[in-house]
Amino acid sequence: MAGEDRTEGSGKSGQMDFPRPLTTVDVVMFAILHDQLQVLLVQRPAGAGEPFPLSLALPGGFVDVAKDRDLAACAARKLKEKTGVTSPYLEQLGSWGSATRDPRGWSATHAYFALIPADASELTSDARWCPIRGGRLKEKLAFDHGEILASAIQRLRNKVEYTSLPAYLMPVEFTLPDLQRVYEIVLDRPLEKSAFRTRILSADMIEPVAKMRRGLNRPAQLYRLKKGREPVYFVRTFNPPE
Amino acid sequence: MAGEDRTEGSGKSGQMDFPRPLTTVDVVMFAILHDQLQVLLVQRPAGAGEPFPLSLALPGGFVDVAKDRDLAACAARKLKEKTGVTSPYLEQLGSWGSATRDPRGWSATHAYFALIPADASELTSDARWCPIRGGRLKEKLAFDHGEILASAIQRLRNKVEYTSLPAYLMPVEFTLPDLQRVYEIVLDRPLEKSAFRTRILSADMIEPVAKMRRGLNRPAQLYRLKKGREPVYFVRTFNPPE
DNA sequence: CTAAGTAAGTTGGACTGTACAACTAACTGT
DNA sequence: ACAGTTAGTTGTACAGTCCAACTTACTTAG
Repeated sequence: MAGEDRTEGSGKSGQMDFPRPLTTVDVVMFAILHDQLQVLLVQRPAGAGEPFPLSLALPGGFVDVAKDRDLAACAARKLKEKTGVTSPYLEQLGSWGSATRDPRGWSATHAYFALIPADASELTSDARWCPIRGGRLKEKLAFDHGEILASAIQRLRNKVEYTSLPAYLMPVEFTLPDLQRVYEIVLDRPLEKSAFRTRILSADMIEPVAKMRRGLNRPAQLYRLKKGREPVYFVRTFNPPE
Repeated sequence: MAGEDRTEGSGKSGQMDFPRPLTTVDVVMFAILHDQLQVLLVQRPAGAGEPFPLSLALPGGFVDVAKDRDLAACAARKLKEKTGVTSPYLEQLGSWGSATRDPRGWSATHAYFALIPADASELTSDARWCPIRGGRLKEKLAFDHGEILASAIQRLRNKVEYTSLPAYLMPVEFTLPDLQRVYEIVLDRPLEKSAFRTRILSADMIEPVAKMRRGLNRPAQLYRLKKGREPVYFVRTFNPPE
C-alpha cells in the first residue's frame, strides 16, 4: 500500500527520518538570435567539492523550501535571477532522477522549458547564449543536462509542427515572413508560404497593427499576438519531410 | 550562478545540510474495463499521523534511494507491487511540488502514466479500478492527486487524437471495430468508420492474424500489434467536434 | 428455406487544407 | 525606365476526412 511506503524507514508512523534525494529545478530557455535557435547556459563554479567545475550547464539550482512556494515559482525565480525577465511561456518538460546523475548523491531535477523573444534577452549575469546547430549543441554539458536539452529540443520541434508556440519567440511586432522564418529555423526545413499564411491567419492568434515594415523592397504587414492567447493547436502538422 | 544555489544553506561548499523536500513517485494507470476508461486507485491507511486517512489515492510512494536506480525504475517497482504486471507503456506525466501539497512538509512527486490491456489487469493487492465518467472521476482523491489524474486524462485524450496509444490498451488479438471502440471510449465521441480504418491500416502498426472473430453476425478480422512498435504519430488529428 | 436483423467492411462524392508553381504588387537602386 | 527582391495572391493537383449508401457474412425467427 502507498501508506506503508510513505512511512518506510521509520519505526513510528509519520516520523519520516529516512534519507531524501536532492531536489533541483533546471530551466531550458530558448530564443532566436542571429537567425539561430539558441539556449541559455551558465558556467559551473570551480570551488572545492563542486561537481563538474567550469563545465557549461543549464541554469537552475536547489529548491529552497523557505523561498519557493512551488516548483513553477522556483523555475520562475531561477529565470528571473538569470535574465531579469518574466518568460511569456514556461512549461514543464519532465523530471530526471537517479542515483548517479549528481556525484553528491541521489538527486532528481524538475526541468522547465521557456521561450523568450529576442528583444527581451538582456542578460543580467554571466549566463550566455549558445547556438544549436543541426538540432544539437556542440558543447558537452554538466550532469545529464545534455540529455535534458536534447529532450527540450525534441519537444520544441514536435510542438512547432502543430502549435503556435513560436509566437512566443517573436518580438511584440513582427511580420508573417518573420514568423515563418522562425518556424523554419526551429524545424530546420523550408515551409510553403501560402499554406503557412492560410494556417496562421485562420488560427485567429495574431492581429494586424496599422503599420508596415519598410525595407529594401515591398513593405510587409506588421502583426502582434492577440492578448491572453493560449498556444493554438492545429489539426494537422506541416507536411513532414521526405 | 547555479553553483552558488547548489550549495546554499551551507557555509562550506559541498556540505549540503539544508532541508530537502520529500520525493515521491505516483502512477496513473489506465485500462478499459466494462467498456469504460478506468483508473487504478488505492485506499490510504488509517494509522496515526497518516495524511488523508482512508482517502482514495494514486498508487505511489517515496523514492527509496537504496532500492531505486532512477525514477522510471521506481515507477516500475510501484506498478509491479500494485498489479504484478509490467506495463507495455509507461511515460512520464510531469511533476507536482509545493510547500502545501503534503501536510508532512515540502514535497514533490514525479507522476507517471501507464496503459495496460484489460486482460492483464489481475490485481495482486487491495487496489481497485474506478471508472472515469464524463472525463472525470466521481471520488475526491488525497493530496493533489485529483489534479494529477485530471492532467493524465487530458494528456491521454490529447494523444489519442493523433497517436496509436490506445493500441496499448488492447489485448493481444483484437479487431478493428474493437480498436475503434476504445478510441471512442477515450475520446467520448463517435469516429468515422471508413476514415478510422484507412488511417490505422496505413499506419503499418498492426498485422492481421490468420483468424476471424466469430459472433452473432459477420465475422471480423483479428489483428495484433506489430512487435517492437513505438507509438505512431498521425499527421492529422481526428477531426475535432465542431 | 427464406426473410429480417445486425455488424463488418467497401465505395463514391463533397469538402478541407496542403503542395507546388506561377503569378501580381510594392518597393529600392542604378 | 528597368532589373532585382521580397510580400502576398491565385489556381490546379492531390491527400485524407466526412457523410452516406452500399455489399458481405453471419444469426435467428418463422
